Amino acid sequence: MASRGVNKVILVGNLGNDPEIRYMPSGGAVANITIATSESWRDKNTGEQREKTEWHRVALFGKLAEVAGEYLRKGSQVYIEGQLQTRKWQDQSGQDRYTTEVVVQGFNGVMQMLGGRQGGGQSAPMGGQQQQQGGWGQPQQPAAAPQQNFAPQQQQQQQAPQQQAAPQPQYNEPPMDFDDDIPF
Amino acid sequence: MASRGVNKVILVGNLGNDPEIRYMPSGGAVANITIATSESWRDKNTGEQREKTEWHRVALFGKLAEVAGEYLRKGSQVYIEGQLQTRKWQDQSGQDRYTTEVVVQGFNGVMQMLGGRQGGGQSAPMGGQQQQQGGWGQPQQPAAAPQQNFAPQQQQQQQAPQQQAAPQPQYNEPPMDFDDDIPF
Amino acid sequence: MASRGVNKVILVGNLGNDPEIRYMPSGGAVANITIATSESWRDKNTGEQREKTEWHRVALFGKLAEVAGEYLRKGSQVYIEGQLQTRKWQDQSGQDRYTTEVVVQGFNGVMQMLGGRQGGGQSAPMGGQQQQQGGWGQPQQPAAAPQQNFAPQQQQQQQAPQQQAAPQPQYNEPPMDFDDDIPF
Amino acid sequence: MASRGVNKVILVGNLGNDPEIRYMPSGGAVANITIATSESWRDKNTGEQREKTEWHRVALFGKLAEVAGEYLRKGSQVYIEGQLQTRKWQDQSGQDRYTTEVVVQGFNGVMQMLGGRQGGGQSAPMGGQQQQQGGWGQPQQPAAAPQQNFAPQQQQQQQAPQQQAAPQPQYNEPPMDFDDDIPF
DNA sequence: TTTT
DNA sequence: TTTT
Repeated sequence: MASRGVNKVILVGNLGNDPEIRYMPSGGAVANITIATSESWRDKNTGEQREKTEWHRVALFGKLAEVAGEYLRKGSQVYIEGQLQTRKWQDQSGQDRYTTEVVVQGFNGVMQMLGGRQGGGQSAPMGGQQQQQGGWGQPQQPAAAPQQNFAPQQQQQQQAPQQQAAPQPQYNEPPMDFDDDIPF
Repeated sequence: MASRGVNKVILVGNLGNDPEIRYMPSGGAVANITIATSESWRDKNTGEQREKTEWHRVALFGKLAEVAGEYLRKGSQVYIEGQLQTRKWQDQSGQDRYTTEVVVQGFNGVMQMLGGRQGGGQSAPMGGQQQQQGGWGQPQQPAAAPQQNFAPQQQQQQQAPQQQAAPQPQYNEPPMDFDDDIPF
Repeated sequence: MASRGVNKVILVGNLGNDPEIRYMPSGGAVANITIATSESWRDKNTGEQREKTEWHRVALFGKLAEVAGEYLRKGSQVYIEGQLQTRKWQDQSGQDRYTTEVVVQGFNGVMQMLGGRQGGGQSAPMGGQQQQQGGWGQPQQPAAAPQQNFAPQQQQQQQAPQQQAAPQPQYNEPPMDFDDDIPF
Repeated sequence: MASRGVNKVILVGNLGNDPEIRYMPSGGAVANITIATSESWRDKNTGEQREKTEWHRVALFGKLAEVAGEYLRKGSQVYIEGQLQTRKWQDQSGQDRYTTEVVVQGFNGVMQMLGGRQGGGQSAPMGGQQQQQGGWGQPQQPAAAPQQNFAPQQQQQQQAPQQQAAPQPQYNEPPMDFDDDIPF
């Protein structure tokens, strides 16, 4: 696998939701997460404090996807290193549409959980306990059932007509153009 | 301007076309370029060599936009450091659509021309001369007229109905959500 | 300030000690920290788990130095973006020696505290309280007196003859070759 | 191979000399190169243009070392992605000394030749031909004989007493602490 | 000297 | 939708 050029994305931010884990027909895991990064500044005109949050769609593959599914939760802080990838697909009216994601895969991909030791990060209801978010601790029960097959979820989503579904791509190496069927 | 999180993109690749330069009402320059990065690998099944090219939409602002307009041409090799930004807009049918770009702006943005000394990079017809691409040399006549006002080009594009036009955003700091009206 | 080439270091790790803060004659703050990054792997021969820690010497300048002095403590986790810089100096026997540091300065420098919300990070004794490390919280009393002048500390260190002292460099822009007199 | 933390260096610059290639007892190749990055700015006081060049010591291993030996020459422009590593060694008087290098190795290491298509990059005398530098083209005769064994060169360097020689380290995984015996 |  |  050679490459001409450099295509690298580095993100440090917090998850907006629990990871969504799926499994490809090959058995390989895929985790989709959204990461927020934000900037704040003082508006020159009004003088008031302003903030802008950028949301990034990130897809992790293989072992990193499994780790993400086990340890990351809504609010978790992560370091991500991946590459930009734009998928083209057609919506219901046949128009070309594009979705850009940060793909974290193979030897070039990095996912590091940050802010350890502060526990928690459980997103499922924790009766009676104070809910903690934003960190990571011991391995937990995955938020999504790990044995869940990929195809059924596919069908399930296609039954939701209000959501535009992109067709399922084929997977040749590099299988980075994996598709999760929900336009960002 | 503080920030919570890290949002960084690093690209090394070649321009797919001459830069498109525009000027905002404030007079600030904006350059839109597309950069190709590619990976090649041997297909496990067929055994044949395969290659995949990824195209990145990049928007440069201010001084870097001016430099890009002067020195970069189709085929030029560049190093880019910027941040990911996704703009939301509505197409003609009112549907939400998203465009993700690499924004190169301010103190965090970097644009470095690579492969100097080999001259050329002119994309306009060069009668009698051997056309060279991929490098940069002495300052040249901009490919796009630099004094061209922003608003007219805006109108011009809206007259091309086959191209979906996103509405013009307002510019408060950080004005990174500049829009070039051509969905990627 | 133009640049030919790219010189960038990105670190995520934990501080080995509290930051050391000093002030230049101009009044600008300088913070020296050491950051650990580590890798672990299974030894092919012995089959046992091994780990290697790399220590990085980091120098922050200006506002980021002040923030580091206020909020960072031994064990704190940080994201650092800076540039490599090697200083040459002569030891007591007149031999050339070199010290390489990651300089975090100006608009290209980034320092982000990670792992918020878990409190603490105080390194001074905390009688009766459970000591917390590795995070950051409310502004605290600086570990080092901020008004402490630079020159005296300079003298103080020169009185410690077992430590090789590099001579004080002059500061022209870019003043990145600041020297903290203790060979790493 | 897991890692706690991030340790990443990105360089774009030009080689100060031809690569020095050596071979470890295991047969693996090691290439040592020095890369220059420079910054220029206008001095506030004198108003004159100033420039500062930073030299980086880079060690490439394995396949990338072989590619470097074949294609890179003095003046070649490269993109480098590696990690910081500081080696400790004792000089002749028994004093601890440290050398920091950018190690490019394994799956995390990247070396991309830049500015292609402009040919040349040969540093050896080229009778009658116009010498070109800074690029890369077809495979060339290595500047250093590739079959040259590691140990002899070792001895040769130790015969140069004005150069401090660090002792040869042992190689367990990760063998990144390879040593080239010439303090930077 | 950190951290897990 | 996160975080401070």
